[in-house]
Amino acid sequence: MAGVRVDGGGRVDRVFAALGDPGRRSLVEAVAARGSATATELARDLPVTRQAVAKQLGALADAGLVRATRTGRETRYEVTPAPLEDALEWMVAVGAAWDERLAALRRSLATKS
Amino acid sequence: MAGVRVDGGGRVDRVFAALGDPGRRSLVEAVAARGSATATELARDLPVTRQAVAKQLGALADAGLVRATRTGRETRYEVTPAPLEDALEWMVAVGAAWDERLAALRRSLATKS
DNA sequence: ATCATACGCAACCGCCTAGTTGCGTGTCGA
DNA sequence: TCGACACGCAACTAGGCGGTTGCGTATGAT
Repeated sequence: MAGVRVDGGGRVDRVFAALGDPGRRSLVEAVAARGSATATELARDLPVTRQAVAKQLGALADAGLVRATRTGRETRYEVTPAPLEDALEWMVAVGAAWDERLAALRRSLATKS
Repeated sequence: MAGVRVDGGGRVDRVFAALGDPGRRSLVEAVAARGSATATELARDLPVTRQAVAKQLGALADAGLVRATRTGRETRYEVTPAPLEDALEWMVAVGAAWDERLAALRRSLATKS
């Protein structure tokens, strides 16, 4: 039976770690809702500093979840949901493994009964 | 247009926070692979203490990702992947919002050009 | 009865990190 | 040219968290 390990410690870690923080998750939501946004723009509606938002956006960019594009004196961020697929695969794999185990258990019970 | 907010700060936060730690993620993998496992059992193959594993399993249980069942002197944990669906929905929603924005942008460009 | 096993609880430590403040720099508009 | 805006970088702080150690307790085996 194949193991559950899908990525073995690659990019999925960074994605989940980035999404682990509620603030960063809501940031992703905000950017996704606006299509694109800047740090100061987002900080206006948040109870935190611009620098805080910028740092979080930097973390999200490191995880590949957002993309920064500087034009003139402002840097706009937009969502790049591609890395989410890796996370999705991981979850699906775990669920599948669980289902498989469950099916095996059912088979075992059916045989023994 | 509907916002991106799917859960508004409910259980999804806990799920992502729980899955944010690589150690906990590999724990979920290990439990899923074995079908069920105890803390000491898992700690045997890991470079950490039993208490560490137990604490992590507790966190996972709080997030609803595993379920503890004590029988006799041992408490076995099994994966309950139901909360994963919420996380899945969140990701899908974000991706959808992004796509929607992209489509709107394309429409806008098509209209203006 | 006695010993070993498996667990839970609590205190403690070290690290990481989110957030703030302060400052310097480049860019747009008047 | 000069002020305002947007940003980046660096130093600092406070809190959270993963991990360990130590201990008490209940269960199973001999």
